[in-house]
Amino acid sequence: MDSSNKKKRTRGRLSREMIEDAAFGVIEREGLAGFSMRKLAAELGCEAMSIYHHFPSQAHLHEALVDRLIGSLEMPDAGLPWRQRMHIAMHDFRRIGSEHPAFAPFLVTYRMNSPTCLAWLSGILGLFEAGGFGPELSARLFRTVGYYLMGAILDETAGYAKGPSAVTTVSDEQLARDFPNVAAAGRYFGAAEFDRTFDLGLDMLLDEMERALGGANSR
Amino acid sequence: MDSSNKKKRTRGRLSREMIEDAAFGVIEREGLAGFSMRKLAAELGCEAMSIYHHFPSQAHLHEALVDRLIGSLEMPDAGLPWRQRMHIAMHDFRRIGSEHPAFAPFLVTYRMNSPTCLAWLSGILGLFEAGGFGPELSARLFRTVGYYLMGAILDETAGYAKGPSAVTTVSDEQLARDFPNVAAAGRYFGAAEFDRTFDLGLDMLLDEMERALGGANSR
DNA sequence: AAATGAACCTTACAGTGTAAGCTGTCAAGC
DNA sequence: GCTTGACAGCTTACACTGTAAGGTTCATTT
Repeated sequence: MDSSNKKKRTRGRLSREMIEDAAFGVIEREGLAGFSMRKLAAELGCEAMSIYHHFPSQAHLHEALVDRLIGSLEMPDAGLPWRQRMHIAMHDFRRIGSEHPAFAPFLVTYRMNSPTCLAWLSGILGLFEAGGFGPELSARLFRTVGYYLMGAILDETAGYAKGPSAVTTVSDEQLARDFPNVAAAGRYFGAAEFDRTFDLGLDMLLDEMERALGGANSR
Repeated sequence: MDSSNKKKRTRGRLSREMIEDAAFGVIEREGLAGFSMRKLAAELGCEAMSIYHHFPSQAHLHEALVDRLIGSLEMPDAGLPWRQRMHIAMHDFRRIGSEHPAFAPFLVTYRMNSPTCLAWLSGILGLFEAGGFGPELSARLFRTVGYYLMGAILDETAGYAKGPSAVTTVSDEQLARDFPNVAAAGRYFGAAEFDRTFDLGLDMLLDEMERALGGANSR
């Protein structure tokens, strides 16, 4: 009789993990600005308000996504040389950005104050300290590579290569005529060059750091 | 008589410039997310839709703000040495970010395709080329310092020093106990250290660039 | 069997960007 | 001086947002 086939009311269906998974999906499909609790609910086959039983607000959900990504990172093997460990750690972080391009701008704007994020931050500081840098230089150099890393992720996921954003866009002809050096540089701004360009700058910074280290404790 | 003192209907009151000025004010007061066409209209003493006679959409308005800021930049005096010019240009860009901290995250996420922005981009590429770098290296090194610059602006305007963003924030006691190196580094993460830290990283990059230059054309 | 409480849904509200159309005002042409 | 038309700003309306408040259903414990 009552044939309530309208909805399979399987209870306890939702979980934080399921919601997070779906949220990544919606964000990558609709973009960060196009994300909404209602779209997420549609993806999950539930109502928007059901999500609020697992996350008290959209902000909490978004922060949980950051925690999820940062929490998946592991510090590189302590047996490896300092420089290699730093190189790996930077590439690891960059990878979680490139794996979630639409979410990446949120990731780099986020202020890392959760235990998970602080643990990662602490680990990176530890890499510098293990490399021989004192507390002050470790802090400042963390900032330096951090700036570079965040800027790189931002460009690679939301920058020039994603196409024009400006309303008054210049055509290719205009570009070639008015700004020939920009037109020529465009060849090196594409996604195909991301890896090489990133490593170029990262190696420059790490070179300088090793130099500072060599000067400090003479090899 | 007719005492229409309700509203001074001065015609042609609004202008793009006035609207932009007011928009900067609203953004800095309410934050980028708290900005809305209605709040902007309230600031201007008009209705929201009136703004659409001067800017076809909010996106157009925001992009105009970027153009306004970038357009205010001038390339450093061509008589100065290469490195000094680059230093000045980086600090100039950083300054427009720090002068509009709430707007800065939009500035660094923005894809610069307007003539104004391309002119700036072209100028910076020109600085590298004038410094002796070829087209490819100029492009890649522009990216390198650009990554660093954007990341720095992001942190200085919206980062750690602005306080916790995470929902599950750790207390100072927890921080000191569980992540003592982060607690110690906090001393160097505050706004008071921004200038020193920024110059440290920038000088590292410029040192490396000069080194590459010296190797290429032997002094 | 009754009660409890978690999980989920329904409704509602204030706020958003902006499309469509209206109105009052000023400048130019007769 | 009068008309006309364009322009600048206003009004209304719509689809959409996050989420507060409260209702409903069901699994579990007693």
